[in-house]
Amino acid sequence: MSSAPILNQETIKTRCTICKIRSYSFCRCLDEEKLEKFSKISSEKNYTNKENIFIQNDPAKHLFNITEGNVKIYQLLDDGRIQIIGFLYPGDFFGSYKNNKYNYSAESIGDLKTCVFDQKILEQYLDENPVLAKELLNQTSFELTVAQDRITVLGKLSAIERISTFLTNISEQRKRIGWQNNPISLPMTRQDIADYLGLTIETVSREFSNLKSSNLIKVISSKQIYLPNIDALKDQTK
Amino acid sequence: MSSAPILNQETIKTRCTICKIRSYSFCRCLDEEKLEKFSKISSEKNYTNKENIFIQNDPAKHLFNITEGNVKIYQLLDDGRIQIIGFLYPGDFFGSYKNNKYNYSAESIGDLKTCVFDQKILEQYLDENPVLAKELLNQTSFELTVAQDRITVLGKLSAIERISTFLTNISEQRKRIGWQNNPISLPMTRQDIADYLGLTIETVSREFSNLKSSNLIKVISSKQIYLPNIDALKDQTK
DNA sequence: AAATTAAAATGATCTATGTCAATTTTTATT
DNA sequence: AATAAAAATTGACATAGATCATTTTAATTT
Repeated sequence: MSSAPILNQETIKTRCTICKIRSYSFCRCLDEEKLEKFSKISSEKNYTNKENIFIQNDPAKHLFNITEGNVKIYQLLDDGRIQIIGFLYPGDFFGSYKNNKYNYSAESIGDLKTCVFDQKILEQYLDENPVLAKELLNQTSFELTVAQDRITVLGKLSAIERISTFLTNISEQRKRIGWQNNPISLPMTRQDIADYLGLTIETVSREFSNLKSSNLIKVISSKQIYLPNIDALKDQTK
Repeated sequence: MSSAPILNQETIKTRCTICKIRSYSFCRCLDEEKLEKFSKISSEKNYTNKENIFIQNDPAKHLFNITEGNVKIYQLLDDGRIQIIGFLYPGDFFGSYKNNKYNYSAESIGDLKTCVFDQKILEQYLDENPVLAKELLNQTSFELTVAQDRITVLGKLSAIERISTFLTNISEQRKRIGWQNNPISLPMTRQDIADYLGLTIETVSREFSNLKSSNLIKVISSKQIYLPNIDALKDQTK
């Protein structure tokens, strides 16, 4: 992570070949040769904090891939209630590669760099490169299992269980992509966590305090949480 | 629906060519020729009421496609709490085409007929028939949007809103596949509905009674519900 | 069709989490 | 560094929906 990647002078230095998150993104299935064309069907688009990337029910024209930063995707009800569907990290994709309209709204959390694909052009590319279609299928299947797990969290778990699950999940996800997983950093606000877990900000705050009293978390700063005993925290998860 | 399909005598009468639900199943993307081989990589498997089809965390060896009847897929917590992820209908697929273990358990509701695919063989077939991979990707993407919508239902809606959403969704889904959509039949029990909506059976029962008093539903029998005013019911949905 | 069993509905109470209000802490701005 | 603004925490109280108990209705079995 600290040293710049050594590039073979003969390889074409496209955005894709030097992309840091390619190894855990759907484009990892493409070889150097294919990557050259692939880099031409996408472009870079960056955002600052709290920018709308798109709104639910907008005509779905693009698929996005995060290369740096975080995104929250959410659904808004008529009366202003909000449900955050997910927090997304580098390597995650969002938007739509096929449907006619977006199923959620998307907003940047902090500075964000994305790779943007035009839906129609990407679909054409999929026809010519079935290996990418299969990889997208794999990733989408995985996303589906994540969403199904969240259905159980929201349908059956208590407040303390939801929060413990949230914290341990983040820790494990960081570990999986080789990032520091303890302490974990929470880029989102407490309100966002509440809207993600189907709770109120007050309940989230209270349960954080409870976990603090029972020494299951240590709040370094409100966005930096140390987990002194992950196994014990997992037990709270049920 | 009432008359049997007229078959060209020259076409090969495989299970697939005479399959009634093909037009709204992922195999609809295959032509007659491809269908011949495709029918050979699957087999028929039938179940009676309340049979386990597989259990969560079992090694995932198969993908199933419903040709007749209903399935419930669910997650079970250590302490016996259950969350029903979905009720599945003819044309829906479930199981796993790729992951190493099933993400949920599956059980038949009433008599059930399925089409079973071996995961490895299906994957090979996908490599040779990218059109099927794309179709599976489309369907999986759609499943993902359904799961995301359910996250919002469970995270943000009140009991009455959840039940109204449940009823109108069923009505709309039936309409989409050309079935009678009013009255709707509910193949599952009230307990199943509760476990699906993250509620208790008592709350479901009470809210059914409330909807009955306000003339938004008419309970013909406990499993046959007439919706006299679907628009007004949708208003309950928020 | 009686008897048995299972499913659904209803009533009385309890509780986890929401709501409203005030305070404290953190972050941003002048 | 002082001030303002935003985020997070804590307290007091309210309530939607859970829990426990009972009754009613429907579905099976004899």
